[in-house]
Amino acid sequence: MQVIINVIDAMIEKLDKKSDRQTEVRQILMAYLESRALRKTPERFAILEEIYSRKDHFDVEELYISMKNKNYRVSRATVYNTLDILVECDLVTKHQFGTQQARYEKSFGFKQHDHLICLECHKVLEFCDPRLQQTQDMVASLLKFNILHHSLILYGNCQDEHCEGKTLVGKE
Amino acid sequence: MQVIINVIDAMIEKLDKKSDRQTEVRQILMAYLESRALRKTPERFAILEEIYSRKDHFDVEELYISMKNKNYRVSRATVYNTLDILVECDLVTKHQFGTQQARYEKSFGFKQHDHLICLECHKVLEFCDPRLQQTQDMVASLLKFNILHHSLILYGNCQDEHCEGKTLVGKE
DNA sequence: ATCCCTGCAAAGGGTTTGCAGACGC
DNA sequence: GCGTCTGCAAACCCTTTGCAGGGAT
Repeated sequence: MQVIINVIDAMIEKLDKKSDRQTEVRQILMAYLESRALRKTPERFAILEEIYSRKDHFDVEELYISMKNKNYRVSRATVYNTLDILVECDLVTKHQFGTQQARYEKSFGFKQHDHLICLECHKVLEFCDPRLQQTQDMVASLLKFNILHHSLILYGNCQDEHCEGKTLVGKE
Repeated sequence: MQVIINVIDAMIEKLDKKSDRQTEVRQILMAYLESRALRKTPERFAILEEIYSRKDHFDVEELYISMKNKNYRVSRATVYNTLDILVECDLVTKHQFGTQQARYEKSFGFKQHDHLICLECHKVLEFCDPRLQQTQDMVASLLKFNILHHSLILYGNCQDEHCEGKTLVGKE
């Protein structure tokens, strides 16, 4: 019986945490919009919420479709517009993984990381390496640059038995 | 007088070296085409030569235009096709510098390096850091990946007095 | 009431594709 | 001569833009 209670407590805590984060990013966006005298439209908050309820990486079309599927009417133009704003206020990160279309990911409250992409199955993994910071610092002072952000992508083949399957396309 | 001769010798050596490299990359392409039973068309060699006579980075349109300007008739389709082949045989490297269009650079006989881009003037600088190799090795063994290549781009602002000038667009 | 933001659809820009003719093999 | 490669232009895909109506302030 105690076990069940513990499980339920854990679930509640998880839900709270999730909703905490949703509240937190909402407030960050709110503050950003105010500071720039931009309007707090429902679309902007709905898109933010959708992004923070998703896992991992997504592209514009995936985000657009998943909102459509929830019967939330947004236009692609608004999705693009809102993503620009979210990238500006650091709530979302934009990536160019070597394909034509940009991919995005939520970035508030997640630790900074880089990406590893399988050229066969297009799976995207993440990793961290503090050495990169040293590289950045060195290059910044050597070449007199003020470095704002970076993109490091490693390309290769994973040793996943389910890989090789080029049937999986554009998934992560 | 001796000075002049020295200068001329140096120029000749330089020319020889340059032509050596042209010959060398030509032979690499030749071998690659043979190995894949692809045809040795004049367009392919002309594009290779143009690339190795250029400095730094370029995009498809720049390459296409510079060949046009030399009265060499090629189509964009052939430029794209040939670039794919040159990337496959490692004579050329393809980059996605965060913009829509791909940029390329010759890669045979040049040491491996990464890039630093000024967000204001779009200048592209290069740097090397052996630490990256360590990162790659670590990630490869940790995540069981066979890493084939990577892309590291640092974005920031240069402290060039000529920067800020957003008049310069897409230049390096 | 203002005028920014949205939705829609058309335009834009880079890349890919289809096809007929050319040419390497 | 066969089959691939080229040149041209149209198609494609993602993204941006223009415009009229709607809603935040």
